[in-house]
Amino acid sequence: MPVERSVKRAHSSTAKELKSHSSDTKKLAKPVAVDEDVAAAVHPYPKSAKERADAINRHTGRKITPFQFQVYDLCLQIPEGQISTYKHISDALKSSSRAVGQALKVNPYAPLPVPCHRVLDSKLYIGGYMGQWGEGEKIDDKRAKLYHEGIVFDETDHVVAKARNNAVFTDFKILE
DNA sequence: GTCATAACGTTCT
DNA sequence: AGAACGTTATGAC
Repeated sequence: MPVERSVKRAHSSTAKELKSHSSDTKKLAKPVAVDEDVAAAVHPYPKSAKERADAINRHTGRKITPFQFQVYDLCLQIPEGQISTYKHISDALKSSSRAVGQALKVNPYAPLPVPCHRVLDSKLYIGGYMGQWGEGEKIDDKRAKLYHEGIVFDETDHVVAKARNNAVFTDFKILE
């Protein structure tokens, strides 16, 4: 279900999609594109220390710090259809929630591969997105993205009570 | 529930 | 050294 939505959004830019169109005119194979495929087509995410050493943030023009990569690495683990919080990430990193927020604010890999729109504040208030906090066009975008992933907000922009139990992702793997 | 405020870690002047 | 930040905990109403 979520997979099909991903495919539709990435329709014009996903290699697998294009290939299946050109080589399979009659019956279309089942779509297989998922987050990672779309992500690779949008913003390549450096994995090795070597690549990261001189990675530049295309928004700020500055070098992406090791801490920022730690935050992005964890954010990367939040599956579609789930959410997490600044606090959960900072706990896993033994850092602070503000530091995490500051790193996410300048996330150059948004919305994919690093889905920072899935990170909310500790009370599951919608929080911020792309430098905005609380409300604005960017927040509307964040809410819409999450809605498409099955996360619904109430009139005060908190995640609806029904979803609170099973949607919060906390099982971060600490790499290093 | 609201509001004020101190404390937090990281990053930039 | 000081300020800014997509935060949080606490305490007072």
